[in-house]
Amino acid sequence: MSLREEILDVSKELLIKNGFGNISMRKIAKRLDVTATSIYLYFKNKDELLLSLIEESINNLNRSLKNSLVDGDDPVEQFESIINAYIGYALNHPQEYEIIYMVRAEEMPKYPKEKFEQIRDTYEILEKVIREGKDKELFEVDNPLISAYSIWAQTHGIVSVVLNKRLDTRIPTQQFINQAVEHLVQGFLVQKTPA
Amino acid sequence: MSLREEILDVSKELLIKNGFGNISMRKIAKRLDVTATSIYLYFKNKDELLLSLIEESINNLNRSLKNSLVDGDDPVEQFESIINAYIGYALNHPQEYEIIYMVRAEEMPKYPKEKFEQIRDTYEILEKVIREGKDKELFEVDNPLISAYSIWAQTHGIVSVVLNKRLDTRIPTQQFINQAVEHLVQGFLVQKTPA
Amino acid sequence: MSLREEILDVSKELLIKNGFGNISMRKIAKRLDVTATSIYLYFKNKDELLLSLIEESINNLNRSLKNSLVDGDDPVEQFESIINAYIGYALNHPQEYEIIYMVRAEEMPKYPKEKFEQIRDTYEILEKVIREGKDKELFEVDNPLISAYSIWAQTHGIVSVVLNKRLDTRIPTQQFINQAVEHLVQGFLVQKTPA
Amino acid sequence: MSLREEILDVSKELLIKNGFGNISMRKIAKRLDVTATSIYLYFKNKDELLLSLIEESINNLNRSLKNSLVDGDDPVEQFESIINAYIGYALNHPQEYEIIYMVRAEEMPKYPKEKFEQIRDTYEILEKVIREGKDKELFEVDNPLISAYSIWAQTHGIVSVVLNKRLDTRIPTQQFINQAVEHLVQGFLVQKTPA
DNA sequence: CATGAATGAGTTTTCATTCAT
DNA sequence: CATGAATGAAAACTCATTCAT
Repeated sequence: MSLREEILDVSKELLIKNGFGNISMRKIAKRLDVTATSIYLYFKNKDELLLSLIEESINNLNRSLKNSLVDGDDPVEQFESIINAYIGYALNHPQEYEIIYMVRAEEMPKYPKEKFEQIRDTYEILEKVIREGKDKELFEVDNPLISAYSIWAQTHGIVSVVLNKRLDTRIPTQQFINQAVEHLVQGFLVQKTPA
Repeated sequence: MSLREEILDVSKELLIKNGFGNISMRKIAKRLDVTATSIYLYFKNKDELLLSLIEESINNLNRSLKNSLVDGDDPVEQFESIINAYIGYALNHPQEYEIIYMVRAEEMPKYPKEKFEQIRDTYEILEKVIREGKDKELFEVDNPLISAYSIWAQTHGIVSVVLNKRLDTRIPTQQFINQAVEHLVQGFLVQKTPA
Repeated sequence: MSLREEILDVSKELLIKNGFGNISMRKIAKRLDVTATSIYLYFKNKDELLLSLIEESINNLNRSLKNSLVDGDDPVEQFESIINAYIGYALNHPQEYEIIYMVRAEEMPKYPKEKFEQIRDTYEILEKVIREGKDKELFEVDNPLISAYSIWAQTHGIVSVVLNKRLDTRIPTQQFINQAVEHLVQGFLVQKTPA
Repeated sequence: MSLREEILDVSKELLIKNGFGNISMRKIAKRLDVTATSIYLYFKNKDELLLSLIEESINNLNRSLKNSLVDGDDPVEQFESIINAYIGYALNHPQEYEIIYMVRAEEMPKYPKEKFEQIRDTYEILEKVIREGKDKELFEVDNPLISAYSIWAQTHGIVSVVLNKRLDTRIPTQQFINQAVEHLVQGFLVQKTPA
């Protein structure tokens, strides 16, 4: 692994462990047993380093979601599959997920808007699935784009609660996720009238 | 307004604008045209200041939610009312709302657990409503406690997206909220079988 | 007890516990549950407070030594008695003793020389006893004044070691003192030639 | 001279001049015309700097005493030689000597015990000499270890008085030292019975 | 007699960054 | 490709002291 990659890795780790405010070039350097100066060989400054971090994380998430798309023509299945993939990614790569969503625009003022727009890829995937489901009268949605955002928002909420450990200790995580996803999906389905 | 209150106010503002890592006693002081030392007359140290901030915010949210509870015996109405109150509070007091959820365990290690537990009041209100709805066979829920958390999580997700301005610029905020809440509520209702 | 006395008392305590560098008006005030400002009602400033402290301590030591002087005409007895009184005072009032001797001129630049001269009273007492012993050919000393200082210096050394806890843990304090004093006294006596 | 050494030197100077409480990283830096930050390149923090100072001083004293040991088999001569070496070192290196004994447990709580134990080397040298003298019936001592400590204590007292300038101005320093040492030694010798 | 509010200078320490090598 | 030495700005916090009340 190149030093550049090592720097990104350690940064990721420190960022999550200590938060945005407590990451420092020196700490990164010390962890890698190099001088802080060396970091500047690979990144122009701290902002650029953090930027690379976010960019990389977003790309990983997008790639992961695209790969998760099951073949097949059942939009409901695809719907559930994509939500689970999203949650799965977030829980399996909490660091990267947090980097993407914990970044507050104000804390990273130099972060160019275009980068964030990359995340939109995800909604488009979602939107397509919803549109298909709507056409087949499986989903009861008004506006697929808004719905895509709604789904994403609700899913993000579920993930946040888990990642931030705000869950009541009496509740098993997995059970919470299952139920929450069930409710979430239910909210978009056409009410099946019993025979 | 007393200096103590002014300090809390400015802190709130700076906290939101700059994030947890970039708030500093000096900046707070400079904004108020007092010396940093003066802050220590009202707060033992930075942690205590932030603590007061969070505590105050949580109390305000709780109070606001309790006040929102409509009288009446329709659990569905109460359900919607509470969600809307929550969202309303968050959007009307974005600073305080963010303060409550910005706190990451790692960044505020000295934050006493009991304070966080205060937020649980909210779930209990929610849980009670759900339990009633379940008894009246209006809500299709398995476990009211988990459902309460699920609702809260999803609502938080909706709010987050709006507050963090991650919404597609093509989507009007209010419309997004309406639709999202509709889906959210729908996900918990018993499917009404047509006559 | 008046507040002035209470201030002196607490100062004494803090001075010993924390050393000269770590004593502060605020700490004194907090300990007494008064505002720091109140101290200024009794002492012009910090230096004057410390000054009063030293002055008081020196007076106490002098008074104590004078009281210890046994009546009688045996200079050797008086010699031993005065040394023991000195050590006794130091060990029983370690705070005051340390204040007197741990004060380094440099740390208390505003301390007027005259105050320190007050300690000379002690030597004069000692000198008188030695002179008497010399006249009776009991003490083998050259210059009573120098000898007085020598005795005082050596006694101070003994006390220092004990107070600063630099004694080997295997050595019982009392036994150390007894032996040291014995050697000390022995060094000044005329060698008795056996019959 | 390296900056590290320069820092130690200036620190020594300031420590003596201003005492433990009034030494500051900034003052050290200013004296050397470097920024305070630079000190941290050589010492982890203030405590480590002071520690290095003490350690270095103790080592120097020990080395100096060991070198002073005259060859030969006369314990009395060796006894006097070691005391004079001790006093000589203290008067020639007053800064370092004071540093060693200035340290009060309370002011340097982080000071590792092992460092202090290094001073014990000195006593052991002394103890050995005394034991030999006792065997040859030259010294009238009960317990060589206690006697070693007693000698050291008394010598320290003599040195203290001189270094702290507490000597009566009428007394010439050298004469005081000579007489005091004479008395000190006398106190440990077997009383020679005339033929 | 005592306080409460405030200050300005001081403290140690950490940070991102630069520059010569 | 990497370092070692250094800096200037900023951080949190403490201190002695003043002043109006």
